[in-house]
Amino acid sequence: MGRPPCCDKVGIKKGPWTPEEDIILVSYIQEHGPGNWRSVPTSTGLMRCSKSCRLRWTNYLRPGIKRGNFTQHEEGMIIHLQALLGNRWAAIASYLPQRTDNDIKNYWNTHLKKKINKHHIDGHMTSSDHSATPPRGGGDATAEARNLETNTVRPPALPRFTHSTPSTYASSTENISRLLEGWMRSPPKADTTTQKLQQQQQQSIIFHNNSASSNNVPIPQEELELLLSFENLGGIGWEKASADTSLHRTPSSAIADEYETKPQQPPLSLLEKWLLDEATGQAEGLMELSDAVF
DNA sequence: AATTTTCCCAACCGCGATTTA
DNA sequence: GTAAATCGCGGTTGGGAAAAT
Repeated sequence: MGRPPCCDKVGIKKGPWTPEEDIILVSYIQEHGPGNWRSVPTSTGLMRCSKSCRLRWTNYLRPGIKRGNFTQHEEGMIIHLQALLGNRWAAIASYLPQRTDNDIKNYWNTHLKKKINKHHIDGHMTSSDHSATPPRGGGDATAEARNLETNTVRPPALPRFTHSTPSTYASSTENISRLLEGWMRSPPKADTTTQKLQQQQQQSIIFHNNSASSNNVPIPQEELELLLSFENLGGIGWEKASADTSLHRTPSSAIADEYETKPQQPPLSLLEKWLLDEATGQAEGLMELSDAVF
């Protein structure tokens, strides 16, 4: 026989999470670590399915998540990774450990897609050289660009481009940080392996930023500080990022193969090198043009 | 000031991959 | 090997907030 069911379908609560539920979930994860989601509802008494618990944690409660405005560097990364990988948000998110795949997906759908469309349309109207240098990595990127062009009708220029802070609980970063504050002070013990991995990852990210700075991309200091501020969490915040490296599978892509064959290396694959060394310049070009929209 | 429209994002849904008995 | 369940991902939607009328 198969595995036992994770939770009853009857009596499952849906909709926005309450502060109480968040506390219960964070408390449980603080004690047991993320994972084994099927046992979360039964162990905690939460009337949520395991799936909902996992989603709430990974998309909102997980430490190290940065919310609010995306930096130009982040935008550039997203634009190019999307062109390269398509809508593989989890893979894209693994390059932006502070952002969730859901956040990136939302940001792409609500902002970047429009920007790129605008860029393409303007490009057609003014000149035809916007296709100058196709991204490395094959035809997927151009195909993706074509899809973008044909799929969407550009909406009117957006009058507001502000990341407002909704008053609802679920959107209150302040509430969450307060909620988590207590847990930060008594982190679970991390074994030495985890710590080593953590150090590698942090170094990799610092290197990441330094590389970016060499391309005249400003290092977002707050990002660095945020990263370091969660160093005592036993790597919880990094699990997704490190685990997701296994998702960088594009069987037809030599770049992805290169990445896949070195899962334990500090994550600086050909793809990353490309992104850091060259793509930022292209991204800036894209954004400079599209910034006019806003 | 009241109503309507537009936009954003947290959460849900469905599906394929993976795991487990 | 197979069936049944979980896990993780991408697509979609509903409710609330902001902007427009």
